[in-house]
Amino acid sequence: MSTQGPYLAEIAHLMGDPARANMLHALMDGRALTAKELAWIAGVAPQTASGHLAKLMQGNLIDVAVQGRHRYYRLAGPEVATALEGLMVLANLEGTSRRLPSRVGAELSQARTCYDHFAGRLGIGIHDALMAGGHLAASEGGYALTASGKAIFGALGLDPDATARSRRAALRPCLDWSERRPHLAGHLAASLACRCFEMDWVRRRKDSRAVILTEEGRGMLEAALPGFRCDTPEPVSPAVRERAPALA
Amino acid sequence: MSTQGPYLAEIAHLMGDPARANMLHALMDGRALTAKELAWIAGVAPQTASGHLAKLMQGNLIDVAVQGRHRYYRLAGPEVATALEGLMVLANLEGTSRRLPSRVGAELSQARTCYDHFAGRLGIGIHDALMAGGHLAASEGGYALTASGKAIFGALGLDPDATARSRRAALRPCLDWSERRPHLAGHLAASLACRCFEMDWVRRRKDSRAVILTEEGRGMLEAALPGFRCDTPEPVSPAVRERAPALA
DNA sequence: CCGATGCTACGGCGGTCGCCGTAGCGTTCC
DNA sequence: GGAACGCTACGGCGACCGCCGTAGCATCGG
Repeated sequence: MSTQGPYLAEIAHLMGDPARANMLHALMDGRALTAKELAWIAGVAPQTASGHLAKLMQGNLIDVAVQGRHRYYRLAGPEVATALEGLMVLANLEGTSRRLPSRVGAELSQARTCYDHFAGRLGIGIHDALMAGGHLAASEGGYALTASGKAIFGALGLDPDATARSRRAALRPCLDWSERRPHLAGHLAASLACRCFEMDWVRRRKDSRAVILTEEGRGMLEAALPGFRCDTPEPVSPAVRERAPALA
Repeated sequence: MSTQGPYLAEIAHLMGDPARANMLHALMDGRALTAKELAWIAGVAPQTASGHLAKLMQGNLIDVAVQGRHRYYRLAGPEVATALEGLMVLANLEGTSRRLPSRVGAELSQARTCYDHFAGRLGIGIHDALMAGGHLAASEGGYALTASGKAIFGALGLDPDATARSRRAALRPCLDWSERRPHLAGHLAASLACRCFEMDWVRRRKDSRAVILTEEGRGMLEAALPGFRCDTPEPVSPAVRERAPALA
Protein backbone atom coordinates (compact mmCIF):
# COMPACT_ATOMS: atom_id res chain seq x y z
CA MET A 1 0.00 0.00 0.00
CA SER A 2 1.28 3.40 0.78
CA THR A 3 4.82 2.32 1.38
CA GLN A 4 5.93 5.87 0.82
CA GLY A 5 3.66 7.41 3.38
CA PRO A 6 5.85 7.03 6.44
CA TYR A 7 8.97 8.34 4.73
CA LEU A 8 7.07 11.24 3.30
CA ALA A 9 5.85 12.05 6.78
CA GLU A 10 9.38 11.87 8.16
CA ILE A 11 10.65 14.45 5.71
CA ALA A 12 7.63 16.69 6.04
CA HIS A 13 7.82 16.43 9.81
CA LEU A 14 11.39 17.64 9.69
CA MET A 15 10.30 20.67 7.70
CA GLY A 16 7.17 21.15 9.77
CA ASP A 17 8.73 22.78 12.79
CA PRO A 18 8.78 26.59 12.68
CA ALA A 19 12.39 26.86 13.79
CA ARG A 20 13.60 24.27 11.30
CA ALA A 21 11.46 25.74 8.54
CA ASN A 22 13.01 29.13 9.15
CA MET A 23 16.46 27.64 8.97
CA LEU A 24 15.75 25.81 5.74
CA HIS A 25 14.15 28.88 4.27
CA ALA A 26 17.21 30.92 5.11
CA LEU A 27 19.46 28.32 3.54
CA MET A 28 17.51 28.45 0.32
CA ASP A 29 19.73 31.20 -0.97
CA GLY A 30 22.36 28.51 -1.41
CA ARG A 31 24.85 29.97 1.02
CA ALA A 32 26.24 28.16 4.02
CA LEU A 33 25.45 29.65 7.42
CA THR A 34 26.83 28.97 10.87
CA ALA A 35 24.83 27.39 13.63
CA LYS A 36 24.71 30.66 15.49
CA GLU A 37 23.34 32.59 12.55
CA LEU A 38 20.74 29.93 12.00
CA ALA A 39 19.79 30.01 15.64
CA TRP A 40 19.27 33.75 15.44
CA ILE A 41 17.23 33.41 12.26
CA ALA A 42 15.10 30.71 13.76
CA GLY A 43 14.60 32.72 16.91
CA VAL A 44 15.83 30.04 19.30
CA ALA A 45 18.81 29.51 21.61
CA PRO A 46 21.95 27.96 20.14
CA GLN A 47 21.39 24.76 22.08
CA THR A 48 17.98 24.36 20.55
CA ALA A 49 19.29 25.16 17.11
CA SER A 50 22.03 22.60 17.52
CA GLY A 51 19.44 19.94 18.14
CA HIS A 52 17.42 20.96 15.13
CA LEU A 53 20.47 20.96 12.92
CA ALA A 54 21.38 17.49 14.09
CA LYS A 55 17.94 16.28 13.10
CA LEU A 56 18.14 17.95 9.72
CA MET A 57 21.52 16.33 9.21
CA GLN A 58 20.15 12.93 10.08
CA GLY A 59 17.35 13.50 7.59
CA ASN A 60 19.94 14.36 4.94
CA LEU A 61 18.33 17.70 4.31
CA ILE A 62 21.47 19.67 5.08
CA ASP A 63 25.23 19.23 4.90
CA VAL A 64 27.88 20.64 7.15
CA ALA A 65 31.36 21.93 6.47
CA VAL A 66 33.57 22.23 9.55
CA GLN A 67 36.05 25.09 9.45
CA GLY A 68 37.93 25.78 12.61
CA ARG A 69 35.50 26.40 15.36
CA HIS A 70 32.73 27.26 12.94
CA ARG A 71 30.33 24.81 11.37
CA TYR A 72 28.79 25.96 8.13
CA TYR A 73 25.48 24.40 7.24
CA ARG A 74 23.96 24.35 3.77
CA LEU A 75 21.19 22.53 1.97
CA ALA A 76 22.13 19.01 1.01
CA GLY A 77 21.32 19.59 -2.65
CA PRO A 78 19.07 21.09 -5.29
CA GLU A 79 16.41 18.46 -4.63
CA VAL A 80 15.92 19.87 -1.17
CA ALA A 81 15.52 23.37 -2.54
CA THR A 82 13.08 22.09 -5.13
CA ALA A 83 10.99 20.37 -2.49
CA LEU A 84 10.93 23.51 -0.37
CA GLU A 85 9.89 25.58 -3.36
CA GLY A 86 7.01 23.23 -3.93
CA LEU A 87 5.84 23.83 -0.39
CA MET A 88 6.29 27.56 -0.68
CA VAL A 89 4.08 27.66 -3.72
CA LEU A 90 1.36 26.18 -1.56
CA ALA A 91 2.12 28.40 1.37
CA ASN A 92 1.86 31.49 -0.79
CA LEU A 93 -1.02 30.28 -2.86
CA GLU A 94 -3.58 29.12 -0.40
CA GLY A 95 -5.28 30.86 2.42
CA THR A 96 -4.91 33.92 0.20
CA SER A 97 -4.81 35.80 3.48
CA ARG A 98 -1.26 34.74 4.01
CA ARG A 99 0.32 36.49 1.08
CA LEU A 100 3.61 38.20 1.58
CA PRO A 101 3.62 41.32 3.69
CA SER A 102 4.09 44.35 1.49
CA ARG A 103 7.60 45.59 2.09
CA VAL A 104 9.74 42.52 2.26
CA GLY A 105 7.46 40.87 -0.24
CA ALA A 106 8.06 43.56 -2.83
CA GLU A 107 11.81 43.15 -2.63
CA LEU A 108 11.67 39.40 -2.80
CA SER A 109 9.21 39.42 -5.67
CA GLN A 110 11.43 41.77 -7.60
CA ALA A 111 14.61 39.73 -7.53
CA ARG A 112 15.99 37.03 -5.29
CA THR A 113 18.05 33.89 -5.36
CA CYS A 114 16.38 30.51 -5.37
CA TYR A 115 19.04 28.14 -4.06
CA ASP A 116 21.64 28.82 -6.76
CA HIS A 117 19.81 30.73 -9.46
CA PHE A 118 17.67 33.84 -9.87
CA ALA A 119 13.96 34.04 -9.23
CA GLY A 120 11.43 36.81 -8.93
CA ARG A 121 10.85 39.21 -11.80
CA LEU A 122 14.56 39.15 -12.57
CA GLY A 123 14.54 35.40 -13.06
CA ILE A 124 11.33 35.53 -15.03
CA GLY A 125 12.71 38.29 -17.22
CA ILE A 126 15.70 36.17 -18.15
CA HIS A 127 13.51 33.17 -18.76
CA ASP A 128 11.05 35.07 -20.93
CA ALA A 129 13.73 36.79 -22.99
CA LEU A 130 15.40 33.49 -23.80
CA MET A 131 12.09 31.86 -24.50
CA ALA A 132 10.76 34.64 -26.72
CA GLY A 133 14.00 34.77 -28.69
CA GLY A 134 13.83 31.08 -29.48
CA HIS A 135 16.99 30.35 -27.56
CA LEU A 136 15.52 27.44 -25.64
CA ALA A 137 14.67 24.00 -26.91
CA ALA A 138 13.00 21.09 -25.16
CA SER A 139 15.39 18.61 -23.68
CA GLU A 140 15.67 15.71 -21.32
CA GLY A 141 13.92 16.98 -18.24
CA GLY A 142 13.67 20.62 -19.16
CA TYR A 143 15.29 23.04 -21.53
CA ALA A 144 18.42 23.03 -23.64
CA LEU A 145 20.01 25.94 -25.41
CA THR A 146 19.65 26.32 -29.15
CA ALA A 147 22.62 27.49 -31.18
CA SER A 148 21.65 31.11 -30.69
CA GLY A 149 21.21 30.50 -26.97
CA LYS A 150 24.68 29.01 -26.73
CA ALA A 151 26.03 32.08 -28.45
CA ILE A 152 24.43 34.30 -25.84
CA PHE A 153 25.85 32.31 -22.95
CA GLY A 154 29.21 32.21 -24.66
CA ALA A 155 29.17 35.97 -25.02
CA LEU A 156 28.58 36.23 -21.29
CA GLY A 157 31.74 34.24 -20.67
CA LEU A 158 30.02 30.98 -19.84
CA ASP A 159 30.63 27.62 -21.43
CA PRO A 160 27.20 26.30 -22.36
CA ASP A 161 28.50 22.75 -22.71
CA ALA A 162 30.60 22.66 -19.57
CA THR A 163 27.87 21.09 -17.51
CA ALA A 164 26.49 18.88 -20.22
CA ARG A 165 28.16 15.82 -18.78
CA SER A 166 25.89 15.59 -15.81
CA ARG A 167 22.69 13.62 -16.13
CA ARG A 168 20.68 16.41 -14.56
CA ALA A 169 19.20 18.97 -16.90
CA ALA A 170 21.39 22.00 -17.52
CA LEU A 171 18.31 24.20 -17.62
CA ARG A 172 14.88 23.49 -16.32
CA PRO A 173 11.84 25.55 -15.41
CA CYS A 174 11.23 26.23 -11.74
CA LEU A 175 7.89 27.58 -10.61
CA ASP A 176 8.20 30.92 -8.91
CA TRP A 177 6.24 31.01 -5.68
CA SER A 178 5.80 34.78 -5.73
CA GLU A 179 4.93 35.31 -9.36
CA ARG A 180 3.46 31.92 -10.20
CA ARG A 181 5.46 31.85 -13.41
CA PRO A 182 8.52 29.82 -14.35
CA HIS A 183 12.11 30.94 -14.15
CA LEU A 184 15.28 29.07 -15.03
CA ALA A 185 16.97 26.60 -12.72
CA GLY A 186 19.74 24.10 -13.34
CA HIS A 187 23.49 24.17 -13.74
CA LEU A 188 23.57 26.81 -16.43
CA ALA A 189 21.23 29.09 -14.53
CA ALA A 190 23.49 28.70 -11.51
CA SER A 191 26.54 29.56 -13.57
CA LEU A 192 24.80 32.62 -14.91
CA ALA A 193 23.91 33.78 -11.41
CA CYS A 194 27.45 33.15 -10.26
CA ARG A 195 28.76 35.22 -13.16
CA CYS A 196 26.37 38.06 -12.37
CA PHE A 197 27.58 38.24 -8.77
CA GLU A 198 31.18 38.05 -9.94
CA MET A 199 30.73 41.00 -12.29
CA ASP A 200 28.62 42.93 -9.80
CA TRP A 201 25.69 42.96 -12.18
CA VAL A 202 23.64 41.66 -9.34
CA ARG A 203 24.35 42.36 -5.70
CA ARG A 204 23.29 40.40 -2.66
CA ARG A 205 21.38 42.11 0.11
CA LYS A 206 22.40 41.42 3.61
CA ASP A 207 20.14 39.21 5.69
CA SER A 208 17.79 38.50 2.84
CA ARG A 209 17.44 36.37 -0.23
CA ALA A 210 16.49 39.50 -2.12
CA VAL A 211 19.09 40.74 -4.61
CA ILE A 212 19.52 43.95 -6.56
CA LEU A 213 20.07 44.33 -10.27
CA THR A 214 22.66 47.09 -10.61
CA GLU A 215 22.41 49.66 -13.35
CA GLU A 216 25.43 48.14 -15.01
CA GLY A 217 23.88 44.72 -14.74
CA ARG A 218 20.66 45.91 -16.29
CA GLY A 219 22.59 47.36 -19.19
CA MET A 220 24.68 44.25 -19.70
CA LEU A 221 21.73 41.91 -19.58
CA GLU A 222 19.68 44.08 -21.91
CA ALA A 223 22.59 44.12 -24.35
CA ALA A 224 23.26 40.40 -24.11
CA LEU A 225 19.64 39.28 -24.05
CA PRO A 226 17.53 40.94 -26.72
CA GLY A 227 14.12 41.58 -25.26
CA PHE A 228 15.19 41.29 -21.65
CA ARG A 229 13.07 43.32 -19.27
CA CYS A 230 13.02 43.47 -15.53
CA ASP A 231 10.35 45.88 -14.44
CA THR A 232 11.07 47.99 -11.47
CA PRO A 233 8.19 47.39 -9.12
CA GLU A 234 6.76 50.81 -9.94
CA PRO A 235 6.48 52.02 -6.39
CA VAL A 236 4.07 54.82 -7.10
CA SER A 237 2.46 55.52 -10.45
CA PRO A 238 3.48 58.80 -12.10
CA ALA A 239 -0.06 60.12 -12.00
CA VAL A 240 -0.30 59.59 -8.27
CA ARG A 241 3.15 61.02 -7.71
CA GLU A 242 2.10 64.26 -9.37
CA ARG A 243 -0.73 64.75 -6.97
CA ALA A 244 1.05 63.51 -3.88
CA PRO A 245 4.79 63.98 -4.30
CA ALA A 246 5.37 63.04 -0.69
CA LEU A 247 4.74 59.42 -1.48
CA ALA A 248 7.67 59.19 -3.80
CA MET B 1 13.27 38.33 7.30
CA SER B 2 12.01 34.82 6.79
CA THR B 3 8.43 35.86 6.35
CA GLN B 4 7.77 32.60 4.59
CA GLY B 5 9.10 30.39 7.32
CA PRO B 6 6.02 30.08 9.45
CA TYR B 7 3.71 29.38 6.52
CA LEU B 8 6.13 26.87 5.16
CA ALA B 9 6.15 25.17 8.53
CA GLU B 10 2.36 25.14 8.65
CA ILE B 11 2.10 23.32 5.36
CA ALA B 12 4.92 20.94 6.10
CA HIS B 13 3.50 20.25 9.55
CA LEU B 14 0.21 19.26 7.95
CA MET B 15 2.03 16.79 5.75
CA GLY B 16 4.30 15.66 8.55
CA ASP B 17 1.90 13.41 10.38
CA PRO B 18 2.02 9.76 9.32
CA ALA B 19 -1.73 9.41 9.05
CA ARG B 20 -2.14 12.58 7.02
CA ALA B 21 0.86 11.73 4.86
CA ASN B 22 -0.66 8.36 4.07
CA MET B 23 -3.92 10.03 3.11
CA LEU B 24 -2.25 12.55 0.86
CA HIS B 25 -0.13 9.85 -0.69
CA ALA B 26 -3.23 7.83 -1.45
CA LEU B 27 -4.91 10.85 -2.99
CA MET B 28 -1.97 11.41 -5.31
CA ASP B 29 -3.56 9.14 -7.88
CA GLY B 30 -5.96 12.00 -8.51
CA ARG B 31 -9.07 10.12 -7.51
CA ALA B 32 -11.45 11.23 -4.80
CA LEU B 33 -11.79 8.90 -1.81
CA THR B 34 -14.29 8.78 1.02
CA ALA B 35 -13.37 9.54 4.59
CA LYS B 36 -13.77 5.91 5.53
CA GLU B 37 -11.43 4.70 2.82
CA LEU B 38 -8.88 7.27 3.85
CA ALA B 39 -9.22 6.23 7.47
CA TRP B 40 -8.51 2.66 6.52
CA ILE B 41 -5.55 3.67 4.39
CA ALA B 42 -4.13 5.81 7.15
CA GLY B 43 -4.65 3.05 9.68
CA VAL B 44 -6.69 5.14 12.11
CA ALA B 45 -10.27 5.22 13.34
CA PRO B 46 -12.83 7.23 11.36
CA GLN B 47 -13.06 9.84 14.09
CA THR B 48 -9.35 10.44 13.93
CA ALA B 49 -9.41 10.56 10.17
CA SER B 50 -12.21 13.07 10.26
CA GLY B 51 -10.09 15.36 12.37
CA HIS B 52 -7.14 15.02 10.05
CA LEU B 53 -9.28 15.71 7.02
CA ALA B 54 -10.66 18.83 8.63
CA LYS B 55 -7.14 20.06 9.18
CA LEU B 56 -6.11 19.29 5.64
CA MET B 57 -9.20 21.15 4.44
CA GLN B 58 -8.32 24.15 6.52
CA GLY B 59 -4.85 24.11 5.04
CA ASN B 60 -6.36 24.05 1.55
CA LEU B 61 -4.50 20.88 0.70
CA ILE B 62 -7.64 18.94 -0.14
CA ASP B 63 -11.13 19.60 -1.46
CA VAL B 64 -14.31 17.81 -0.63
CA ALA B 65 -17.31 16.90 -2.76
CA VAL B 66 -20.41 16.01 -0.79
CA GLN B 67 -22.63 13.43 -2.41
CA GLY B 68 -25.48 12.16 -0.33
CA ARG B 69 -24.06 10.77 2.85
CA HIS B 70 -20.64 10.31 1.36
CA ARG B 71 -17.90 12.89 1.34
CA TYR B 72 -15.33 12.49 -1.37
CA TYR B 73 -11.96 14.04 -0.69
CA ARG B 74 -9.38 14.84 -3.31
CA LEU B 75 -6.22 16.91 -3.57
CA ALA B 76 -6.91 20.60 -3.91
CA GLY B 77 -4.90 20.89 -7.11
CA PRO B 78 -1.84 19.97 -9.13
CA GLU B 79 0.34 22.22 -6.99
CA VAL B 80 -0.31 19.99 -4.01
CA ALA B 81 0.66 16.92 -5.98
CA THR B 82 3.78 18.67 -7.19
CA ALA B 83 4.79 19.60 -3.68
CA LEU B 84 4.24 16.04 -2.50
CA GLU B 85 6.31 14.73 -5.37
CA GLY B 86 9.12 17.00 -4.35
CA LEU B 87 9.06 15.52 -0.88
CA MET B 88 8.89 12.00 -2.20
CA VAL B 89 11.99 12.56 -4.27
CA LEU B 90 13.77 13.34 -1.02
CA ALA B 91 12.15 10.49 0.86
CA ASN B 92 13.23 8.02 -1.77
CA LEU B 93 16.59 9.58 -2.39
CA GLU B 94 18.12 9.97 0.98
CA GLY B 95 18.81 7.47 3.66
CA THR B 96 19.40 5.09 0.79
CA SER B 97 18.34 2.40 3.23
CA ARG B 98 14.77 3.41 2.80
CA ARG B 99 14.26 2.54 -0.83
CA LEU B 100 11.03 0.97 -1.84
CA PRO B 101 10.39 -2.55 -0.63
CA SER B 102 10.79 -4.94 -3.53
CA ARG B 103 7.34 -6.12 -4.53
CA VAL B 104 5.16 -3.07 -4.35
CA GLY B 105 8.09 -1.01 -5.47
CA ALA B 106 8.50 -2.97 -8.65
CA GLU B 107 4.87 -2.45 -9.63
CA LEU B 108 4.93 1.25 -8.84
CA SER B 109 8.21 1.79 -10.63
CA GLN B 110 6.86 0.08 -13.69
CA ALA B 111 3.75 2.18 -14.20
CA ARG B 112 1.61 4.34 -11.97
CA THR B 113 -0.44 7.48 -11.97
CA CYS B 114 1.03 10.68 -10.63
CA TYR B 115 -1.99 12.80 -9.74
CA ASP B 116 -3.53 12.91 -13.20
CA HIS B 117 -0.84 11.62 -15.54
CA PHE B 118 1.43 8.60 -15.97
CA ALA B 119 4.71 8.08 -14.16
CA GLY B 120 7.10 5.20 -13.72
CA ARG B 121 8.72 3.55 -16.69
CA LEU B 122 5.49 3.94 -18.63
CA GLY B 123 5.51 7.70 -18.17
CA ILE B 124 9.19 7.90 -18.92
CA GLY B 125 8.73 5.80 -22.04
CA ILE B 126 6.15 8.22 -23.39
CA HIS B 127 8.32 11.18 -22.48
CA ASP B 128 11.42 9.75 -24.08
CA ALA B 129 9.67 8.70 -27.27
CA LEU B 130 8.24 12.17 -27.79
CA MET B 131 11.54 13.76 -26.91
CA ALA B 132 13.64 11.53 -29.17
CA GLY B 133 11.27 12.03 -32.08
CA GLY B 134 11.54 15.79 -31.84
CA HIS B 135 7.89 16.19 -30.99
CA LEU B 136 8.51 18.49 -28.03
CA ALA B 137 9.58 22.12 -28.08
CA ALA B 138 10.45 24.42 -25.23
CA SER B 139 7.60 26.58 -24.07
CA GLU B 140 6.43 28.84 -21.32
CA GLY B 141 7.04 26.78 -18.24
CA GLY B 142 7.75 23.49 -19.88
CA TYR B 143 7.16 21.75 -23.16
CA ALA B 144 4.93 22.41 -26.13
CA LEU B 145 4.14 20.10 -28.99
CA THR B 146 5.77 20.58 -32.38
CA ALA B 147 3.70 20.07 -35.50
CA SER B 148 4.61 16.39 -35.60
CA GLY B 149 3.74 16.10 -31.93
CA LYS B 150 0.32 17.62 -32.50
CA ALA B 151 -0.25 15.12 -35.25
CA ILE B 152 0.49 12.28 -32.86
CA PHE B 153 -1.91 13.56 -30.25
CA GLY B 154 -4.50 14.22 -32.92
CA ALA B 155 -4.20 10.63 -34.14
CA LEU B 156 -4.90 9.49 -30.60
CA GLY B 157 -8.13 11.42 -30.63
CA LEU B 158 -6.94 14.30 -28.51
CA ASP B 159 -7.11 17.96 -29.36
CA PRO B 160 -3.61 19.32 -28.73
CA ASP B 161 -4.88 22.90 -28.62
CA ALA B 162 -7.92 22.32 -26.45
CA THR B 163 -6.13 23.22 -23.27
CA ALA B 164 -4.01 25.96 -24.74
CA ARG B 165 -6.17 28.69 -23.24
CA SER B 166 -5.03 28.05 -19.73
CA ARG B 167 -1.99 29.89 -18.46
CA ARG B 168 -0.50 26.75 -17.04
CA ALA B 169 1.78 24.76 -19.29
CA ALA B 170 0.03 22.08 -21.31
CA LEU B 171 3.05 19.82 -20.92
CA ARG B 172 5.83 20.04 -18.39
CA PRO B 173 8.46 17.68 -17.04
CA CYS B 174 7.81 16.13 -13.65
CA LEU B 175 10.63 14.38 -11.83
CA ASP B 176 9.92 10.75 -11.17
CA TRP B 177 10.70 9.78 -7.60
CA SER B 178 11.25 6.13 -8.40
CA GLU B 179 13.31 6.45 -11.55
CA ARG B 180 14.83 9.90 -11.01
CA ARG B 181 14.03 10.83 -14.59
CA PRO B 182 11.38 13.15 -15.99
CA HIS B 183 7.98 12.17 -17.29
CA LEU B 184 5.21 14.34 -18.70
CA ALA B 185 2.75 16.24 -16.56
CA GLY B 186 0.28 18.96 -17.46
CA HIS B 187 -3.11 19.16 -19.11
CA LEU B 188 -2.18 17.24 -22.21
CA ALA B 189 -0.53 14.48 -20.24
CA ALA B 190 -3.69 14.23 -18.16
CA SER B 191 -5.84 14.04 -21.29
CA LEU B 192 -3.62 11.31 -22.64
CA ALA B 193 -3.91 9.32 -19.44
CA CYS B 194 -7.65 9.80 -19.43
CA ARG B 195 -7.83 8.55 -23.01
CA CYS B 196 -5.74 5.50 -22.15
CA PHE B 197 -8.07 4.52 -19.34
CA GLU B 198 -11.08 5.13 -21.57
CA MET B 199 -9.74 2.83 -24.27
CA ASP B 200 -8.54 0.24 -21.76
CA TRP B 201 -4.99 0.65 -22.95
CA VAL B 202 -4.04 1.15 -19.35
CA ARG B 203 -5.91 -0.36 -16.45
CA ARG B 204 -6.00 0.77 -12.84
CA ARG B 205 -5.06 -1.66 -10.09
CA LYS B 206 -7.25 -1.79 -7.08
CA ASP B 207 -5.90 -0.23 -3.91
CA SER B 208 -2.75 1.04 -5.54
CA ARG B 209 -1.48 3.82 -7.71
CA ALA B 210 0.16 1.18 -9.85
CA VAL B 211 -1.41 0.70 -13.28
CA ILE B 212 -1.03 -1.92 -15.99
CA LEU B 213 -0.28 -1.38 -19.66
CA THR B 214 -2.50 -3.85 -21.49
CA GLU B 215 -1.23 -5.70 -24.51
CA GLU B 216 -3.58 -3.71 -26.69
CA GLY B 217 -2.33 -0.51 -25.10
CA ARG B 218 1.25 -1.44 -25.71
CA GLY B 219 0.46 -2.09 -29.35
CA MET B 220 -1.44 1.16 -29.77
CA LEU B 221 1.20 3.27 -28.12
CA GLU B 222 4.00 1.63 -30.07
CA ALA B 223 2.08 2.31 -33.26
CA ALA B 224 1.25 5.89 -32.39
CA LEU B 225 4.58 6.81 -30.84
CA PRO B 226 7.52 5.72 -32.98
CA GLY B 227 10.26 4.60 -30.64
CA PHE B 228 8.01 4.05 -27.64
CA ARG B 229 9.31 1.43 -25.25
CA CYS B 230 8.09 0.40 -21.86
CA ASP B 231 10.31 -2.35 -20.55
CA THR B 232 8.68 -5.05 -18.58
CA PRO B 233 10.59 -5.17 -15.32
CA GLU B 234 12.11 -8.48 -16.33
CA PRO B 235 10.98 -10.37 -13.24
CA VAL B 236 13.42 -13.23 -13.54
CA SER B 237 16.08 -13.51 -16.17
CA PRO B 238 15.61 -16.31 -18.68
CA ALA B 239 18.81 -17.97 -17.56
CA VAL B 240 17.66 -18.14 -13.98
CA ARG B 241 14.23 -19.30 -14.97
CA GLU B 242 15.72 -22.26 -16.74
CA ARG B 243 17.43 -23.45 -13.64
CA ALA B 244 14.65 -22.60 -11.20
CA PRO B 245 11.33 -22.60 -13.02
CA ALA B 246 9.43 -22.20 -9.77
CA LEU B 247 10.44 -18.58 -9.54
CA ALA B 248 8.59 -17.66 -12.70
C1' DC C 1 -40.97 5.34 10.35
C1' DC C 2 -36.92 2.79 12.19
C1' DG C 3 -32.53 0.89 11.79
C1' DA C 4 -28.15 1.05 9.45
C1' DT C 5 -24.58 3.74 7.58
C1' DG C 6 -21.23 7.70 6.93
C1' DC C 7 -19.41 11.20 9.05
C1' DT C 8 -18.41 14.83 12.53
C1' DA C 9 -18.07 17.09 17.41
C1' DC C 10 -16.26 16.77 21.99
C1' DG C 11 -13.26 15.19 25.93
C1' DG C 12 -9.78 12.93 28.45
C1' DC C 13 -5.50 10.19 28.15
C1' DG C 14 -0.84 9.62 26.88
C1' DG C 15 3.26 10.23 24.19
C1' DT C 16 6.13 13.15 21.62
C1' DC C 17 8.97 16.98 21.19
C1' DG C 18 10.35 21.74 21.38
C1' DC C 19 12.30 24.70 24.80
C1' DC C 20 16.29 26.38 27.57
C1' DG C 21 18.99 25.53 31.85
C1' DT C 22 23.72 23.80 33.00
C1' DA C 23 27.79 21.43 31.69
C1' DG C 24 31.56 19.98 28.73
C1' DC C 25 34.66 19.78 24.55
C1' DG C 26 37.34 21.89 20.93
C1' DT C 27 39.21 26.19 18.69
C1' DT C 28 41.00 30.83 18.49
C1' DC C 29 43.10 34.96 20.09
C1' DC C 30 45.98 37.76 23.18
C1' DG D 1 48.30 29.34 29.18
C1' DG D 2 44.14 31.57 30.19
C1' DA D 3 39.99 33.60 28.66
C1' DA D 4 36.58 34.15 25.20
C1' DC D 5 34.05 31.93 21.74
C1' DG D 6 31.29 28.26 18.92
C1' DC D 7 29.10 24.48 19.35
C1' DT D 8 27.17 20.12 21.26
C1' DA D 9 25.34 16.77 25.04
C1' DC D 10 22.10 16.00 28.65
C1' DG D 11 17.99 16.66 31.60
C1' DG D 12 13.66 18.33 33.24
C1' DC D 13 9.64 21.17 32.27
C1' DG D 14 5.70 22.19 29.68
C1' DA D 15 2.75 22.37 25.67
C1' DC D 16 1.01 20.48 21.81
C1' DC D 17 -1.37 16.97 19.45
C1' DG D 18 -2.59 12.42 17.88
C1' DC D 19 -5.41 8.72 19.61
C1' DC D 20 -10.00 6.65 20.39
C1' DG D 21 -14.12 6.52 23.50
C1' DT D 22 -18.91 8.21 23.45
C1' DA D 23 -22.39 11.00 21.49
C1' DG D 24 -24.91 13.39 17.94
C1' DC D 25 -26.43 14.80 13.15
C1' DA D 26 -27.49 13.81 8.29
C1' DT D 27 -28.71 10.37 4.69
C1' DC D 28 -30.32 6.04 2.65
C1' DG D 29 -32.97 1.67 2.71
C1' DG D 30 -36.95 -1.02 3.87
